[in-house]
Amino acid sequence: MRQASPKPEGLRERNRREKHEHITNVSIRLFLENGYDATTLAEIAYSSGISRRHLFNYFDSKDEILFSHLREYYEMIAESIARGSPGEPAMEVVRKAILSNLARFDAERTLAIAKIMKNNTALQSKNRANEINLEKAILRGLSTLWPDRESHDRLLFASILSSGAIRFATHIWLRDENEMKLADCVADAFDRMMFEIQCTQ
Amino acid sequence: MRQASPKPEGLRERNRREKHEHITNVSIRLFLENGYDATTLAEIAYSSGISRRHLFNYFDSKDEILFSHLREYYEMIAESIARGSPGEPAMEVVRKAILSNLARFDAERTLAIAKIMKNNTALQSKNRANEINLEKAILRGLSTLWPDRESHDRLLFASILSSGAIRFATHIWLRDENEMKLADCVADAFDRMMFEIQCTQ
DNA sequence: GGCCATTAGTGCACAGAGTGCAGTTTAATT
DNA sequence: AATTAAACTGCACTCTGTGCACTAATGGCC
Repeated sequence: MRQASPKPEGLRERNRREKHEHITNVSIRLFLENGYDATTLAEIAYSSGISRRHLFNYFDSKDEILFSHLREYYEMIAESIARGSPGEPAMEVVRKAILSNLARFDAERTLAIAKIMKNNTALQSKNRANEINLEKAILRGLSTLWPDRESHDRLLFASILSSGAIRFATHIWLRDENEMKLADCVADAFDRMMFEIQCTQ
Repeated sequence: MRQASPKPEGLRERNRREKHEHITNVSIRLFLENGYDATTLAEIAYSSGISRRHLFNYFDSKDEILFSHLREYYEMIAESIARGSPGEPAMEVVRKAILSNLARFDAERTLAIAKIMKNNTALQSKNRANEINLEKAILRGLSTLWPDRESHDRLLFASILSSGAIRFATHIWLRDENEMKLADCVADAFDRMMFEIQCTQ
Protein backbone atom coordinates (compact mmCIF):
# COMPACT_ATOMS: atom_id res chain seq x y z
CA MET A 1 0.00 0.00 0.00
CA ARG A 2 1.55 3.22 -1.08
CA GLN A 3 0.73 6.15 1.14
CA ALA A 4 -2.89 5.00 1.63
CA SER A 5 -5.60 7.16 0.10
CA PRO A 6 -6.16 10.30 2.22
CA LYS A 7 -4.57 12.68 -0.30
CA PRO A 8 -4.14 16.16 1.14
CA GLU A 9 -6.21 17.81 -1.64
CA GLY A 10 -4.32 20.90 -2.72
CA LEU A 11 -5.83 24.33 -2.79
CA ARG A 12 -6.18 24.21 -6.53
CA GLU A 13 -7.96 20.89 -6.41
CA ARG A 14 -10.32 22.24 -3.82
CA ASN A 15 -11.06 25.42 -5.73
CA ARG A 16 -11.83 23.38 -8.76
CA ARG A 17 -14.22 21.14 -6.88
CA GLU A 18 -16.00 24.12 -5.36
CA LYS A 19 -16.34 25.89 -8.68
CA HIS A 20 -17.61 22.70 -10.22
CA GLU A 21 -20.23 22.58 -7.49
CA HIS A 22 -21.04 26.24 -7.92
CA ILE A 23 -21.63 25.93 -11.63
CA THR A 24 -23.83 22.91 -11.07
CA ASN A 25 -25.97 24.75 -8.55
CA VAL A 26 -26.31 27.81 -10.75
CA SER A 27 -27.25 25.62 -13.70
CA ILE A 28 -29.88 23.66 -11.79
CA ARG A 29 -31.43 26.88 -10.60
CA LEU A 30 -31.58 28.23 -14.13
CA PHE A 31 -32.94 24.96 -15.49
CA LEU A 32 -35.68 24.97 -12.87
CA GLU A 33 -36.54 28.59 -13.60
CA ASN A 34 -36.49 28.59 -17.38
CA GLY A 35 -36.30 24.99 -18.48
CA TYR A 36 -33.38 22.95 -19.74
CA ASP A 37 -33.61 23.71 -23.44
CA ALA A 38 -34.28 27.39 -22.95
CA THR A 39 -31.19 27.80 -20.80
CA THR A 40 -28.12 28.33 -22.94
CA LEU A 41 -24.55 27.64 -21.99
CA ALA A 42 -23.88 31.33 -22.47
CA GLU A 43 -26.38 32.16 -19.72
CA ILE A 44 -24.94 29.52 -17.42
CA ALA A 45 -21.45 30.85 -17.99
CA TYR A 46 -22.54 34.43 -17.39
CA SER A 47 -24.44 33.54 -14.21
CA SER A 48 -21.50 31.50 -12.98
CA GLY A 49 -19.07 34.32 -13.61
CA ILE A 50 -16.90 32.53 -16.12
CA SER A 51 -16.57 32.50 -19.88
CA ARG A 52 -18.65 30.20 -21.99
CA ARG A 53 -15.53 28.62 -23.34
CA HIS A 54 -14.28 27.76 -19.89
CA LEU A 55 -17.41 25.78 -19.07
CA PHE A 56 -15.97 23.00 -21.18
CA ASN A 57 -13.05 22.70 -18.82
CA TYR A 58 -15.51 21.62 -16.14
CA PHE A 59 -18.11 19.72 -18.14
CA ASP A 60 -17.75 17.95 -21.42
CA SER A 61 -21.28 18.79 -22.43
CA LYS A 62 -24.45 20.46 -21.24
CA ASP A 63 -25.86 17.10 -20.16
CA GLU A 64 -22.81 16.43 -18.05
CA ILE A 65 -23.81 19.30 -15.78
CA LEU A 66 -26.75 17.20 -14.68
CA PHE A 67 -25.19 13.77 -14.67
CA SER A 68 -21.55 14.15 -13.71
CA HIS A 69 -22.29 14.07 -10.00
CA LEU A 70 -23.39 10.46 -10.41
CA ARG A 71 -20.02 9.47 -11.77
CA GLU A 72 -18.19 9.35 -8.45
CA TYR A 73 -21.23 7.77 -6.83
CA TYR A 74 -21.14 4.96 -9.37
CA GLU A 75 -17.45 4.59 -8.75
CA MET A 76 -18.09 4.16 -5.04
CA ILE A 77 -20.66 1.48 -5.80
CA ALA A 78 -18.17 -0.37 -7.97
CA GLU A 79 -15.53 -0.29 -5.26
CA SER A 80 -17.99 -1.32 -2.61
CA ILE A 81 -19.09 -4.28 -4.69
CA ALA A 82 -15.49 -5.29 -5.32
CA ARG A 83 -15.04 -5.44 -1.54
CA GLY A 84 -18.02 -7.78 -1.13
CA SER A 85 -17.97 -11.35 0.02
CA PRO A 86 -17.49 -13.86 -2.82
CA GLY A 87 -19.47 -16.43 -0.87
CA GLU A 88 -22.71 -14.57 -1.33
CA PRO A 89 -24.91 -14.42 -4.41
CA ALA A 90 -23.97 -11.61 -6.79
CA MET A 91 -27.29 -9.85 -6.42
CA GLU A 92 -26.94 -9.84 -2.67
CA VAL A 93 -23.50 -8.27 -2.93
CA VAL A 94 -24.88 -5.52 -5.14
CA ARG A 95 -27.83 -4.94 -2.87
CA LYS A 96 -25.60 -4.50 0.15
CA ALA A 97 -23.29 -2.18 -1.75
CA ILE A 98 -26.17 0.04 -2.83
CA LEU A 99 -27.74 0.19 0.61
CA SER A 100 -24.50 0.86 2.43
CA ASN A 101 -23.63 3.74 0.12
CA LEU A 102 -27.05 5.30 0.10
CA ALA A 103 -26.09 7.94 2.63
CA ARG A 104 -23.73 9.39 0.05
CA PHE A 105 -26.43 9.54 -2.57
CA ASP A 106 -27.43 13.13 -3.21
CA ALA A 107 -31.20 12.76 -2.93
CA GLU A 108 -31.95 16.47 -2.99
CA ARG A 109 -30.08 17.06 -6.19
CA THR A 110 -31.60 13.99 -7.78
CA LEU A 111 -35.06 15.28 -6.96
CA ALA A 112 -34.25 18.65 -8.52
CA ILE A 113 -32.91 16.96 -11.62
CA ALA A 114 -36.00 14.77 -11.82
CA LYS A 115 -38.07 17.93 -11.80
CA ILE A 116 -36.01 19.35 -14.63
CA MET A 117 -36.39 16.18 -16.64
CA LYS A 118 -40.14 16.11 -16.21
CA ASN A 119 -41.80 16.95 -19.51
CA ASN A 120 -38.51 16.76 -21.38
CA THR A 121 -38.39 13.40 -23.10
CA ALA A 122 -35.05 14.05 -24.74
CA LEU A 123 -33.54 14.59 -21.31
CA GLN A 124 -35.19 11.46 -19.99
CA SER A 125 -33.56 9.51 -22.77
CA LYS A 126 -30.21 10.97 -21.88
CA ASN A 127 -30.82 10.06 -18.29
CA ARG A 128 -31.56 6.55 -19.36
CA ALA A 129 -28.42 6.50 -21.44
CA ASN A 130 -26.48 7.55 -18.39
CA GLU A 131 -27.74 4.58 -16.44
CA ILE A 132 -25.61 2.39 -18.60
CA ASN A 133 -22.75 3.72 -16.51
CA LEU A 134 -24.29 2.34 -13.35
CA GLU A 135 -24.67 -1.03 -14.98
CA LYS A 136 -21.08 -0.90 -16.18
CA ALA A 137 -19.92 0.08 -12.70
CA ILE A 138 -21.79 -2.83 -11.16
CA LEU A 139 -20.33 -5.20 -13.70
CA ARG A 140 -16.87 -3.82 -13.06
CA GLY A 141 -17.25 -4.36 -9.35
CA LEU A 142 -18.58 -7.90 -9.78
CA SER A 143 -15.81 -8.77 -12.21
CA THR A 144 -13.24 -7.67 -9.67
CA LEU A 145 -14.84 -9.89 -7.06
CA TRP A 146 -15.14 -12.89 -9.40
CA PRO A 147 -12.35 -12.41 -11.93
CA ASP A 148 -12.71 -15.82 -13.59
CA ARG A 149 -13.65 -15.35 -17.19
CA GLU A 150 -16.24 -18.11 -17.37
CA SER A 151 -18.55 -16.35 -14.96
CA HIS A 152 -18.65 -13.17 -17.02
CA ASP A 153 -22.02 -13.81 -18.60
CA ARG A 154 -23.56 -14.66 -15.28
CA LEU A 155 -22.22 -11.41 -13.82
CA LEU A 156 -23.47 -9.42 -16.79
CA PHE A 157 -26.85 -10.94 -16.21
CA ALA A 158 -26.68 -10.00 -12.54
CA SER A 159 -25.66 -6.43 -13.32
CA ILE A 160 -28.57 -6.05 -15.73
CA LEU A 161 -31.00 -7.36 -13.11
CA SER A 162 -29.48 -5.20 -10.38
CA SER A 163 -29.58 -2.00 -12.33
CA GLY A 164 -33.13 -2.88 -13.30
CA ALA A 165 -34.04 -3.21 -9.64
CA ILE A 166 -32.40 0.12 -8.87
CA ARG A 167 -34.24 1.80 -11.67
CA PHE A 168 -37.49 0.33 -10.46
CA ALA A 169 -36.77 1.54 -6.94
CA THR A 170 -35.90 5.04 -8.14
CA HIS A 171 -39.03 5.17 -10.23
CA ILE A 172 -41.27 4.30 -7.28
CA TRP A 173 -39.40 6.73 -5.06
CA LEU A 174 -39.79 9.61 -7.48
CA ARG A 175 -43.40 8.81 -8.22
CA ASP A 176 -44.58 8.59 -4.61
CA GLU A 177 -42.48 11.55 -3.67
CA ASN A 178 -41.52 11.60 -0.01
CA GLU A 179 -43.97 8.84 0.75
CA MET A 180 -41.22 6.27 1.12
CA LYS A 181 -37.58 6.56 1.95
CA LEU A 182 -35.24 5.73 -0.90
CA ALA A 183 -33.58 3.06 1.20
CA ASP A 184 -36.90 1.31 1.64
CA CYS A 185 -37.64 1.52 -2.06
CA VAL A 186 -34.30 -0.04 -2.90
CA ALA A 187 -34.67 -2.70 -0.23
CA ASP A 188 -38.17 -3.50 -1.47
CA ALA A 189 -37.09 -3.71 -5.09
CA PHE A 190 -34.25 -6.05 -4.27
CA ASP A 191 -36.43 -8.03 -1.87
CA ARG A 192 -38.93 -8.42 -4.60
CA MET A 193 -36.32 -9.61 -7.04
CA MET A 194 -34.45 -11.74 -4.55
CA PHE A 195 -37.71 -13.24 -3.49
CA GLU A 196 -38.69 -14.08 -7.01
CA ILE A 197 -35.28 -15.20 -8.09
CA GLN A 198 -33.69 -18.35 -6.91
CA CYS A 199 -30.22 -17.06 -7.01
CA THR A 200 -28.35 -20.24 -7.81
CA GLN A 201 -25.09 -18.28 -7.69
CA MET B 1 -65.11 -1.53 -37.37
CA ARG B 2 -64.62 1.07 -39.97
CA GLN B 3 -63.17 -0.22 -43.20
CA ALA B 4 -60.85 -2.68 -41.40
CA SER B 5 -57.11 -2.10 -41.52
CA PRO B 6 -55.73 -3.22 -44.92
CA LYS B 7 -55.28 0.35 -46.20
CA PRO B 8 -54.52 0.45 -49.91
CA GLU B 9 -51.31 2.50 -49.39
CA GLY B 10 -51.41 5.33 -51.86
CA LEU B 11 -48.62 6.11 -54.27
CA ARG B 12 -47.48 8.99 -52.14
CA GLU B 13 -47.34 6.86 -49.03
CA ARG B 14 -45.36 4.23 -50.86
CA ASN B 15 -42.94 6.72 -52.33
CA ARG B 16 -42.37 8.14 -48.93
CA ARG B 17 -41.64 4.74 -47.44
CA GLU B 18 -39.23 3.87 -50.24
CA LYS B 19 -37.40 7.16 -49.98
CA HIS B 20 -37.17 6.70 -46.23
CA GLU B 21 -35.61 3.33 -46.88
CA HIS B 22 -33.31 4.74 -49.53
CA ILE B 23 -32.00 7.48 -47.26
CA THR B 24 -31.42 4.96 -44.49
CA ASN B 25 -29.42 2.71 -46.78
CA VAL B 26 -27.35 5.55 -48.13
CA SER B 27 -26.66 6.78 -44.61
CA ILE B 28 -25.60 3.39 -43.31
CA ARG B 29 -23.24 3.00 -46.23
CA LEU B 30 -21.69 6.39 -45.54
CA PHE B 31 -21.47 5.70 -41.81
CA LEU B 32 -19.69 2.41 -42.47
CA GLU B 33 -17.31 4.07 -44.91
CA ASN B 34 -16.43 7.23 -43.04
CA GLY B 35 -17.77 6.84 -39.53
CA TYR B 36 -20.85 8.29 -37.92
CA ASP B 37 -19.42 11.56 -36.65
CA ALA B 38 -17.47 12.28 -39.81
CA THR B 39 -20.57 11.91 -41.97
CA THR B 40 -22.52 15.15 -42.09
CA LEU B 41 -26.19 15.54 -42.84
CA ALA B 42 -25.18 17.61 -45.84
CA GLU B 43 -23.33 14.61 -47.29
CA ILE B 44 -26.22 12.29 -46.58
CA ALA B 45 -28.63 14.68 -48.23
CA TYR B 46 -26.38 15.11 -51.25
CA SER B 47 -25.83 11.35 -51.65
CA SER B 48 -29.56 10.75 -51.27
CA GLY B 49 -30.41 13.34 -53.89
CA ILE B 50 -32.42 15.63 -51.66
CA SER B 51 -31.80 18.87 -49.85
CA ARG B 52 -30.35 18.92 -46.38
CA ARG B 53 -33.42 20.72 -45.12
CA HIS B 54 -35.71 18.02 -46.41
CA LEU B 55 -33.94 15.32 -44.43
CA PHE B 56 -35.80 16.59 -41.40
CA ASN B 57 -39.10 15.72 -43.03
CA TYR B 58 -38.01 12.09 -42.89
CA PHE B 59 -35.99 11.95 -39.68
CA ASP B 60 -36.23 14.14 -36.64
CA SER B 61 -32.52 13.88 -36.02
CA LYS B 62 -29.36 12.23 -37.24
CA ASP B 63 -29.72 9.48 -34.64
CA GLU B 64 -33.20 8.70 -35.87
CA ILE B 65 -31.73 7.52 -39.15
CA LEU B 66 -30.23 4.61 -37.25
CA PHE B 67 -32.99 3.92 -34.77
CA SER B 68 -36.28 4.75 -36.46
CA HIS B 69 -36.56 1.34 -38.08
CA LEU B 70 -36.96 -0.14 -34.60
CA ARG B 71 -40.00 1.99 -33.91
CA GLU B 72 -42.45 -0.08 -35.92
CA TYR B 73 -40.83 -3.27 -34.69
CA TYR B 74 -41.41 -2.20 -31.10
CA GLU B 75 -44.98 -1.34 -32.00
CA MET B 76 -45.50 -4.85 -33.35
CA ILE B 77 -44.13 -6.28 -30.12
CA ALA B 78 -46.55 -4.18 -28.10
CA GLU B 79 -49.50 -5.32 -30.18
CA SER B 80 -48.38 -8.91 -30.04
CA ILE B 81 -48.11 -8.76 -26.26
CA ALA B 82 -51.54 -7.17 -26.01
CA ARG B 83 -52.94 -10.17 -27.88
CA GLY B 84 -51.33 -12.61 -25.43
CA SER B 85 -53.12 -14.91 -23.05
CA PRO B 86 -53.86 -13.30 -19.65
CA GLY B 87 -53.64 -16.70 -17.98
CA GLU B 88 -49.90 -16.94 -18.53
CA PRO B 89 -47.17 -15.22 -16.56
CA ALA B 90 -46.28 -11.80 -17.93
CA MET B 91 -42.73 -12.77 -18.77
CA GLU B 92 -43.95 -15.75 -20.75
CA VAL B 93 -46.27 -13.54 -22.78
CA VAL B 94 -43.40 -11.22 -23.60
CA ARG B 95 -41.14 -14.09 -24.49
CA LYS B 96 -43.66 -15.52 -26.91
CA ALA B 97 -44.29 -12.11 -28.45
CA ILE B 98 -40.60 -11.56 -29.05
CA LEU B 99 -40.00 -14.99 -30.52
CA SER B 100 -43.04 -14.92 -32.78
CA ASN B 101 -42.04 -11.54 -34.23
CA LEU B 102 -38.40 -12.34 -34.69
CA ALA B 103 -38.82 -13.04 -38.39
CA ARG B 104 -39.66 -9.39 -38.87
CA PHE B 105 -36.57 -8.26 -37.02
CA ASP B 106 -34.09 -6.76 -39.44
CA ALA B 107 -31.00 -8.66 -38.36
CA GLU B 108 -28.81 -7.51 -41.23
CA ARG B 109 -29.45 -3.85 -40.58
CA THR B 110 -28.96 -4.33 -36.86
CA LEU B 111 -25.58 -5.94 -37.52
CA ALA B 112 -24.56 -3.02 -39.72
CA ILE B 113 -25.64 -0.54 -37.09
CA ALA B 114 -23.77 -2.47 -34.41
CA LYS B 115 -20.68 -2.12 -36.57
CA ILE B 116 -21.22 1.61 -36.82
CA MET B 117 -21.67 1.92 -33.08
CA LYS B 118 -18.52 0.00 -32.36
CA ASN B 119 -15.90 2.40 -30.99
CA ASN B 120 -18.42 5.21 -30.70
CA THR B 121 -19.44 5.40 -27.07
CA ALA B 122 -21.74 8.37 -27.61
CA LEU B 123 -23.69 6.35 -30.13
CA GLN B 124 -23.80 3.38 -27.78
CA SER B 125 -25.36 5.61 -25.17
CA LYS B 126 -27.95 6.80 -27.63
CA ASN B 127 -28.66 3.22 -28.52
CA ARG B 128 -29.16 2.46 -24.90
CA ALA B 129 -31.45 5.45 -24.55
CA ASN B 130 -33.48 4.12 -27.44
CA GLU B 131 -34.02 0.83 -25.66
CA ILE B 132 -36.27 2.65 -23.26
CA ASN B 133 -38.76 2.61 -26.11
CA LEU B 134 -38.74 -1.18 -26.17
CA GLU B 135 -39.38 -1.26 -22.47
CA LYS B 136 -42.19 1.26 -22.85
CA ALA B 137 -43.66 -0.77 -25.69
CA ILE B 138 -43.57 -3.93 -23.59
CA LEU B 139 -45.21 -2.13 -20.69
CA ARG B 140 -47.84 -0.72 -23.01
CA GLY B 141 -48.64 -4.18 -24.32
CA LEU B 142 -48.79 -5.70 -20.86
CA SER B 143 -50.99 -2.88 -19.58
CA THR B 144 -53.43 -3.53 -22.39
CA LEU B 145 -53.54 -7.19 -21.48
CA TRP B 146 -53.92 -6.51 -17.75
CA PRO B 147 -55.57 -3.10 -17.56
CA ASP B 148 -56.23 -3.15 -13.82
CA ARG B 149 -54.34 -0.37 -12.17
CA GLU B 150 -53.14 -2.30 -9.16
CA SER B 151 -50.97 -4.60 -11.24
CA HIS B 152 -49.09 -1.72 -12.86
CA ASP B 153 -46.00 -1.99 -10.70
CA ARG B 154 -45.80 -5.72 -11.27
CA LEU B 155 -46.02 -5.14 -15.02
CA LEU B 156 -43.38 -2.43 -14.88
CA PHE B 157 -41.15 -4.88 -13.08
CA ALA B 158 -41.83 -7.49 -15.75
CA SER B 159 -41.08 -5.05 -18.56
CA ILE B 160 -37.79 -4.10 -16.97
CA LEU B 161 -36.82 -7.75 -16.60
CA SER B 162 -37.94 -8.60 -20.12
CA SER B 163 -36.08 -5.79 -21.80
CA GLY B 164 -33.08 -6.78 -19.70
CA ALA B 165 -33.30 -10.30 -21.04
CA ILE B 166 -33.60 -9.02 -24.59
CA ARG B 167 -30.60 -6.80 -24.15
CA PHE B 168 -28.62 -9.69 -22.73
CA ALA B 169 -29.63 -11.86 -25.67
CA THR B 170 -28.70 -9.19 -28.19
CA HIS B 171 -25.37 -8.66 -26.48
CA ILE B 172 -24.47 -12.35 -26.70
CA TRP B 173 -25.69 -12.55 -30.27
CA LEU B 174 -23.58 -9.59 -31.37
CA ARG B 175 -20.53 -10.75 -29.46
CA ASP B 176 -20.49 -14.29 -30.78
CA GLU B 177 -21.38 -13.11 -34.24
CA ASN B 178 -23.08 -15.75 -36.33
CA GLU B 179 -22.23 -18.42 -33.81
CA MET B 180 -25.77 -18.59 -32.53
CA LYS B 181 -29.08 -17.70 -34.07
CA LEU B 182 -30.76 -14.68 -32.53
CA ALA B 183 -33.83 -16.77 -31.76
CA ASP B 184 -31.71 -19.14 -29.72
CA CYS B 185 -30.07 -16.28 -27.86
CA VAL B 186 -33.45 -14.82 -26.97
CA ALA B 187 -34.84 -18.19 -25.98
CA ASP B 188 -31.78 -18.88 -23.86
CA ALA B 189 -31.93 -15.51 -22.14
CA PHE B 190 -35.60 -15.92 -21.29
CA ASP B 191 -35.07 -19.55 -20.30
CA ARG B 192 -32.34 -18.44 -18.00
CA MET B 193 -34.52 -15.81 -16.45
CA MET B 194 -37.66 -17.90 -16.36
CA PHE B 195 -35.64 -20.70 -14.82
CA GLU B 196 -34.27 -18.46 -12.14
CA ILE B 197 -37.48 -16.62 -11.53
CA GLN B 198 -40.43 -18.21 -9.88
CA CYS B 199 -42.95 -16.24 -11.80
CA THR B 200 -45.66 -16.00 -9.17
CA GLN B 201 -47.79 -14.05 -11.58
C1' DG C 1 12.24 37.23 -2.77
C1' DG C 2 12.42 35.78 -8.01
C1' DC C 3 12.08 32.24 -11.66
C1' DC C 4 9.40 28.62 -13.92
C1' DA C 5 6.07 25.25 -15.16
C1' DT C 6 1.49 24.31 -14.78
C1' DT C 7 -3.14 25.33 -14.60
C1' DA C 8 -7.01 28.62 -14.86
C1' DG C 9 -9.22 31.33 -17.81
C1' DT C 10 -10.47 34.25 -22.12
C1' DG C 11 -11.74 35.41 -27.01
C1' DC C 12 -12.39 34.25 -31.55
C1' DA C 13 -13.46 31.80 -35.43
C1' DC C 14 -15.47 27.87 -37.00
C1' DA C 15 -18.34 23.40 -38.05
C1' DG C 16 -22.38 20.79 -37.60
C1' DA C 17 -27.16 19.86 -35.89
C1' DG C 18 -31.52 21.50 -35.86
C1' DT C 19 -35.52 25.20 -36.61
C1' DG C 20 -38.54 28.83 -38.65
C1' DC C 21 -40.12 30.74 -42.56
C1' DA C 22 -41.24 31.91 -47.10
C1' DG C 23 -41.43 30.15 -51.13
C1' DT C 24 -41.78 26.75 -55.41
C1' DT C 25 -42.82 22.40 -57.48
C1' DT C 26 -45.35 18.19 -57.81
C1' DA C 27 -49.07 15.09 -57.49
C1' DA C 28 -53.83 13.45 -55.99
C1' DT C 29 -58.78 14.85 -55.88
C1' DT C 30 -62.99 16.78 -57.56
C1' DA D 1 -58.60 22.45 -65.55
C1' DA D 2 -58.73 24.15 -60.96
C1' DT D 3 -57.88 23.25 -56.25
C1' DT D 4 -55.50 21.68 -52.46
C1' DA D 5 -52.24 19.27 -49.85
C1' DA D 6 -47.96 17.47 -49.73
C1' DA D 7 -43.11 17.28 -51.28
C1' DC D 8 -39.33 19.89 -51.59
C1' DT D 9 -35.90 23.91 -51.58
C1' DG D 10 -33.03 27.90 -49.84
C1' DC D 11 -31.81 30.99 -46.48
C1' DA D 12 -30.88 32.83 -42.27
C1' DC D 13 -30.51 31.86 -37.70
C1' DT D 14 -29.53 29.68 -32.85
C1' DC D 15 -27.10 26.68 -30.09
C1' DT D 16 -23.62 23.16 -28.87
C1' DG D 17 -19.10 21.87 -29.10
C1' DT D 18 -14.00 22.32 -30.74
C1' DG D 19 -9.36 24.16 -32.10
C1' DC D 20 -6.24 27.57 -31.32
C1' DA D 21 -3.69 31.32 -29.69
C1' DC D 22 -3.36 33.92 -26.00
C1' DT D 23 -3.11 36.11 -21.03
C1' DA D 24 -3.49 35.68 -15.93
C1' DA D 25 -2.91 33.42 -11.86
C1' DT D 26 -0.75 30.07 -8.83
C1' DG D 27 2.17 26.60 -6.73
C1' DG D 28 6.73 24.72 -6.18
C1' DC D 29 11.65 25.48 -6.05
C1' DC D 30 16.21 27.73 -5.70
